[in-house]
Amino acid sequence: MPEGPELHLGSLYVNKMCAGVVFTGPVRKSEVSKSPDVPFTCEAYRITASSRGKEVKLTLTPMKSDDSKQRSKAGQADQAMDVVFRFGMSGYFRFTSEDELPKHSHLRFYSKETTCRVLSFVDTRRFGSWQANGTWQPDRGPCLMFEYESFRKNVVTHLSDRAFDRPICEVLLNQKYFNGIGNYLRAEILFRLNIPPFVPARSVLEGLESEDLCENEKPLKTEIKDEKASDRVKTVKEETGDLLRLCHTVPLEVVNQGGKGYDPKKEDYSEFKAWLQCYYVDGMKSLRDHNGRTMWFNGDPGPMAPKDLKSPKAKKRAKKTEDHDYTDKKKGAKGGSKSTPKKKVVKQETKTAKKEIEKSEEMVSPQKKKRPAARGRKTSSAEPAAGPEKRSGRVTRQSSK
DNA sequence: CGTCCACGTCTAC
DNA sequence: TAGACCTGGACGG
Repeated sequence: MPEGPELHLGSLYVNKMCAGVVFTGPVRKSEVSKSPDVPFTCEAYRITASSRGKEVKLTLTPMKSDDSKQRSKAGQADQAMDVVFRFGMSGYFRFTSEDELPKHSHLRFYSKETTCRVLSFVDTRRFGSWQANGTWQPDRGPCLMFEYESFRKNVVTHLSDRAFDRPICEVLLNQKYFNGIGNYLRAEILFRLNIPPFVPARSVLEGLESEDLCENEKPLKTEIKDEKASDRVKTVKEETGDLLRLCHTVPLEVVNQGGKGYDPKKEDYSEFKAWLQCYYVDGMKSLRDHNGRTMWFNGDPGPMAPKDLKSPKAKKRAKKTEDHDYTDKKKGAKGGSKSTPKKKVVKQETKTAKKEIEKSEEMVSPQKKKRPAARGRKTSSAEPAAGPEKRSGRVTRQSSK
């Protein structure tokens, strides 16, 4: 469940399901979990949740009781405790009866009811984590959904940070500035503005204002106050807004869908799937970025696109063939290394093998096969939410200059 | 059966 | 800039 919208929906879920519910006893952890214990025990407490970017905070609040005088009753909590969660790739909350505990329920809060129910932090892959007496992770920036103004300011005032030397698609995953953006959101956001993913981030962001011009003035035309040359640059997209604004509005679209956002196993995933315009959509292109994450996009990849094709696929293939070298016609054959300036074919054939191939071919959507049930092509949408070709060329958001 | 892929961090060479 | 950390679903043979 894990980008900003899913984390927030998770906090809404907890608040809804646990409203009025009294919890009791210790917080229990699964045997297999390596995350820290949550040393909280209380006769009667409540649970509320809030979210910030890609974190959720649960607040455990002891209830007042008559015998609060004997509060020191053997380690019973009398102070509230915050537990801060990160969801990794597969975390979510579920509130169930005790005998319906989900598989991979790794942290559990038990209700004080005749038929006990349990709030579980479920996390199949266990990449998620929690921290008792936790605080928002200090290195993460403001929430781009619910601290929009400070989010903007944080980006705009730090553009000299070397972090912005990277391609925009990679910077969008930097939680120090984009707390809440994940792999599907970066694809959707860049797609909507037609920004090539591998364009230098600073060139896309410089010139943007700390304040959102879109929000204050609808007419927006009243920006006459400052027409010094850079007119062109600051022409905000009337309809959509600039990149930073979309980092705010696009995640909110997912939140406003209700449901649970990205969760292929759920039935109501179809609505989310239909919402996606780019990520994993048939006909879109994809490339591994410099961190090995798949970037989905349409059109031009941009100047900083990885040249070297060091995909995991290539590695595996290398292993397999590393003994029978001459069988390696593989697929590199087609590319035709026309202008390879360096004939120096390094030993690591895997990495250099196809450094100069035509961009176009290797990056067309990799899997032609059927996709996982949950990810099928856009089903019966009469209007496939703006086809690729439909947009290409238009709205050319000249990134840099 | 095996390989590849997945919504994200982390820390170690 | 690799890997490590994990489980499980979809495919391919």
